[in-house]
Amino acid sequence: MDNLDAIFHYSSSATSPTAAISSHLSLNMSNHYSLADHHSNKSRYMSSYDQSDDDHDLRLIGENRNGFSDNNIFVGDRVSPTTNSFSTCDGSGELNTENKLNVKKGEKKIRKPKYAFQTRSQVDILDDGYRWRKYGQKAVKNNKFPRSYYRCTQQGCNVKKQVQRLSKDEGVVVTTYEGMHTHPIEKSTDNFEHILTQMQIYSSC
DNA sequence: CGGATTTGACCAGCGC
DNA sequence: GCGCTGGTCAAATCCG
Repeated sequence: MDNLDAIFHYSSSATSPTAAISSHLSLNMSNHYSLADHHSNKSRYMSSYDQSDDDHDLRLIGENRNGFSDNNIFVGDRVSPTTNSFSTCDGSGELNTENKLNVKKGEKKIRKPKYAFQTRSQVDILDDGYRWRKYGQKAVKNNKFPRSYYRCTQQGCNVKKQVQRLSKDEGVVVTTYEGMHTHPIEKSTDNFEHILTQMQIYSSC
């Protein structure tokens, strides 16, 4: 687990888990970029988010301590090369103009870490305080639910996230963040209390 | 009318 | 080399 340098624990006193995650990720992701070359280029993590299996590419790095155990945070860096359409490895968030893959010929591909957390929720989109624009949706193998692709709408900020509901457990939503926000959170985090309340209601069903 | 979403096409990587 | 899959693009469409 040499790719882990952040473990998230947050208690019920935290203003919001998603805000805490977003904040932590924004602050810490740059630390992971240098680790990106440690791993192979596969993207098979898409097939499973099972935290019990060390072989999977998204690894459990923390879990919610606020009473509903289904909210887990994962970290991984198996980013498909095709996702390297932007480069914020220097923290600038500026688009690399090389090409779609953001890789010069002959250069080693730059992979970005991904951070995912799964939440038991009836709603797919959890408000994390940032504004997102959907740019794609794909059917996923072995999953009856599609995966949605979102980009941060803030100009110059190229953070992406993927949202997918688990086929084997329809109540679980996996949100995967990729990149580092180059701007402060846009919305009040008061909203998260509402989301939390919602999640607690649903999780008790 | 402008911004957001949908959706089919396209491309690259990987495994066989 | 080819097929499969994931990820992105962009035109069309939707919606406030």
